[in-house]
Amino acid sequence: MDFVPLGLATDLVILTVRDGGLQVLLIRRGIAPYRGRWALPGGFVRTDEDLEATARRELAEETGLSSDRIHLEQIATYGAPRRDPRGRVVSVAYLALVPDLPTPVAGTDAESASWVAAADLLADPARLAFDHHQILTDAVERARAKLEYSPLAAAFCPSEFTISELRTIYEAVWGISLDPRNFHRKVTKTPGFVEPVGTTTTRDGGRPAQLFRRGAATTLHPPMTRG
Amino acid sequence: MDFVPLGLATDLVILTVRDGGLQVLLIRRGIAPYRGRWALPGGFVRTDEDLEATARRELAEETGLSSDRIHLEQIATYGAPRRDPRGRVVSVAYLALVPDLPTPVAGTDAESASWVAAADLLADPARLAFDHHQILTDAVERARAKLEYSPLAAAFCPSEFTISELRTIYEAVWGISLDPRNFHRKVTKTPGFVEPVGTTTTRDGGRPAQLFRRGAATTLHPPMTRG
DNA sequence: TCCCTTGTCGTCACTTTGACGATAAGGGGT
DNA sequence: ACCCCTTATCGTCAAAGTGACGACAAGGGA
Repeated sequence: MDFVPLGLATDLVILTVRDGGLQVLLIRRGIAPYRGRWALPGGFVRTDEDLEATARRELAEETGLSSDRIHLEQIATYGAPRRDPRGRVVSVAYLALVPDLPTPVAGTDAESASWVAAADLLADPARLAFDHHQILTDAVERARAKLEYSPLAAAFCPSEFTISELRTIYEAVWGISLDPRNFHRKVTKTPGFVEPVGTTTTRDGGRPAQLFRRGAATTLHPPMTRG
Repeated sequence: MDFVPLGLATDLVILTVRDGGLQVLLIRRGIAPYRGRWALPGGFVRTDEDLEATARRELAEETGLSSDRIHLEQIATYGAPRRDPRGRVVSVAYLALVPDLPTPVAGTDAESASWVAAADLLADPARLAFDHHQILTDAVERARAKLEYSPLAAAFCPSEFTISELRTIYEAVWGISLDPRNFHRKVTKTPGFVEPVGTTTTRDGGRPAQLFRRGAATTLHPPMTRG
């Protein structure tokens, strides 16, 4: 068995929508290389630990979110020989979508963690350490694509949400604005996308809005349209 | 740096369409574990070798196809602690789409390689070694999905092809039959999908058909519909 | 109470799809 | 040469879905 010496890690792209924009959880690196730069949270895979288990462990460490109901999916694996100046490190990137919790980021690490607007990061390829700009780009593109044909936008919302709140997610992730009336029609008429809870809320102001819960569908037919 | 001892490999799902069906290139294992069973071709990543380079090297070794015009994309990484009985081996799976070349599989290895119908393999989770059934399932699902919103079907065709030949690809990969007239309309009216070469062929019998080449589009708007 | 804000329902023109008729243009057999 | 079989390609039509936008509903605050 050829055991080329290398490190295996997972990196996490934790996305949320707050203040009308898509934001990413980043760590400010306390040690070299890239000391002082922003980077995606991540860490090495332990012996006998599954890849997704590593990712969930990191997620819990960084956000305090340990629920297995958090959406977590593998994005891709990055293994260019010199992507880490310390040696060969291959990293499996995961995408996590979390609701905008009032939870302050529970950074038990000394390193400071914070939410950063995705748009700013995407615009500047040099802001992130390692090849994390590429990873972020791929992750955001995946998230954007999945909103089209899956009911995944609900993963950014609390368990009960209004149609407007859901629309806000689409607008933030896609960076465009959508017609509220057409969006409402589309969402409520796509079977299995959302199901009404029966109660209403006025938390968004204006006329009381119905609350919905995520439906049973896993795919949207026909898909949402972006642009 | 925690260098947990593990092996890093790539496995390849090489797909083609022949005899009207989707087929996968498999290797019959000559050594334990799973001796005598079918498995996906694959091998270990070498020192200083990029992941995709490993995949292309394997592809060339197994099929003789070394062109960088062959479509190759990463599917996912599989790293369950006991997926390989010999020890911890993490595998990055790649999907390759190749045209139905008259090339006999150039198996320079002693192991015998051959094309096997994907449908049969998918139907029986125990036919393949390791977790290769899962990898194949994910790869085929990816291929099916990509035909919807990308012009990737052309990757299965020679550089010049007729609309019927392209339709045959869709029918084989999706396992359904499509209306030739509607398919023709859709393909020729989607901007950038295919572009006419100007010549015709009668190799499919019947009235001469125009030859097309793959167009410049990378995404199909709106997508092809699968049933 | 009036007004402002957001929610929800409707209408209408336009595009796309799915089903399918009809015609075009080779090749092979007689 | 002619008929027939095969596949290619164009056209038609109704149904479904989309984008734009008017209209009314129903709270909260000044």
